[in-house]
Amino acid sequence: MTQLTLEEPRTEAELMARAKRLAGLTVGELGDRLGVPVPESTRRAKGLAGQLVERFLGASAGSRDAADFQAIGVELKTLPVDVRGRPKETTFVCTIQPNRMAQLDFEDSPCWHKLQRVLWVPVEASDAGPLPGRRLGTPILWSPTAEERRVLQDDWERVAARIAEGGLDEITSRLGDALQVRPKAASAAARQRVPDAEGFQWHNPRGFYLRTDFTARVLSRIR
Amino acid sequence: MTQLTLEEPRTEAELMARAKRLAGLTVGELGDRLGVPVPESTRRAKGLAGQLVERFLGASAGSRDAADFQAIGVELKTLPVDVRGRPKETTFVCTIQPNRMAQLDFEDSPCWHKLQRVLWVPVEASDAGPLPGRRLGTPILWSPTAEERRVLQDDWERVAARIAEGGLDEITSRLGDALQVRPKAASAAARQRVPDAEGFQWHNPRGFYLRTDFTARVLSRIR
DNA sequence: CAGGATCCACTATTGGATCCCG
DNA sequence: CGGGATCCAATAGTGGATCCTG
Repeated sequence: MTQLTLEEPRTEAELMARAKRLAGLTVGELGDRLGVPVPESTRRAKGLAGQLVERFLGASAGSRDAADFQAIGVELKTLPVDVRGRPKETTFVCTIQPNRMAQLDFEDSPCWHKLQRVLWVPVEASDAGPLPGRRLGTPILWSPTAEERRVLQDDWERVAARIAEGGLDEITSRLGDALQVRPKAASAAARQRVPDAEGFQWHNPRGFYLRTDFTARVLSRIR
Repeated sequence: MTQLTLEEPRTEAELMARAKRLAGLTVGELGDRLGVPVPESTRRAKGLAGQLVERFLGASAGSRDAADFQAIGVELKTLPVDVRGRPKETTFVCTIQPNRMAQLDFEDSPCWHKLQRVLWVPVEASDAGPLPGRRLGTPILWSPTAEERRVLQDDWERVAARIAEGGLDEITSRLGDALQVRPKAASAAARQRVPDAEGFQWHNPRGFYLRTDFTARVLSRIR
C-alpha cells in the first residue's frame, strides 16, 4: 500500500481548496490516487472512505485524540448521504469518559471541542451500491449556530446529570434530541473499567453520536 | 337497537359535565347504556366508538356537515390512544372540495371551522384488544394556539396552491407538517366528479387529516 | 484501544385502502 | 355520499452490534 503523505493545510482556505477537488470523485478514483485498493463492500471496510479522505486532505491527527487539522482546529467527518443529500446514518463524535462528565463544563468537553468547526464531506450511498463507485459530494464547513449549540448542550447536560444520579446503566440511546450515547466498541463483549464511587465498574465502551435528523438540518441549512 | 335520544347540551359547561362521566367507562359499558351491541373487533365497526360517544353527549349534527354541537360550536373527535396517551392514528377532519379551495380563505374553510373548538375524547387502544373492553379517557376541550393555527394555515395554503397549479393529481399525503390530504372513500374505486377548467374530472374523494404528531403535541400540551 | 465509521434486525410510522351507518 | 373512523402492507427510523487500521 503506497503511502502518499500530504502536508497538513495551514489555513481554512487551503483546506477548502483541496477539499473542493474531492467533489465528483468516486471513492475508487480516490483510492487509485492514493494507491489504496478499494473493496466492493463496506462491510469489512467501514471506515475506509473516511480514511482516504483524511489522507487526501492531509489530516494530521491519526489515532490521537486531537482535531484532524490541528493547526487550524478543524474536524473532518465523512458521512453517507442519499440521493437528496440526506444523511443515512448517525455521526460518531467522540468516546464518552463517564467519570469526567460531572467535573466538566460542556464548554470544556471533548464533545464540544470536536463540534466547533467541522468539515462535512458527503459520500453518496443512496443504494449502498459498490463502494468504489460511490461519489463524493461538495464539502461543507460548519460551526454550530447558537440554537444548535443550545440543543447540543442540553443533551450533553442531561447525560451528565443522568450519570451523576444513576450511573452509566441509566443511559439509553433514546436520550437526547440531537446527541445520543451508543456503544462504541468492536463487540458487545468489549469492556472497559470505569471509576465510580465504590472504586470502579466494568462497562461497554460508549460514544456520543449526532442523530441523523440533526445533521440533516445542518446540511440543508447551509446548502 | 334502542334509540336513546339525548338533548344537545346548551353550554360548554353542560357538555363538559356530561363528557367527564365518560372517563373510565368502557366502550362495552357505553354500548349497554345506549342499548347498542358492541362487537369484539373494530374491523367492521370502525366508527362505532365515535358514534356511541356522539349519542351519549347528545350531538346533533348526524351526517350533516355541521359542528357536532351546533348551538355551542364544538366539534367532537374520539381518537385511539396508547398507554401513554399518545394517538395511534391520524384524525379525519373533513372532506376536501378541490374546486373551492382557490376561492376560499383559510378562515372561511370548512377545515378551519371544524378545528376552532374541538372536544377530544381519548379511547385507550394500546393493544388493539377487544373493542368492548377499551376504556374511555378524560375529555379535553381544545382550541388551536396562534402557533398551531399558523402551522395548519401554512399546510392548508400549500394544498390550495398546489391544486391551483397542477390540479388534484399533484397532491400527495406527504404534503403538510400537521395537515395532510388522503383518500376518504369506501374503496380506491370510488369516484366523484370534480369541476375544473375544462369541465370536470373524476377523482377519488379525499379528506384532510391531522397527523399523529400534531395531535400528540396538542394533547400533551394540555394535560 | 481510540480513531475512522456502517451493518442490520427490529420497531415505529406512513399513507393508500377500507368499513359501518343514516 | 358524507359522517364516524381504523386497517395493514410497505417504508422509514432506531439503536444495539460490529468491522478495519495504526
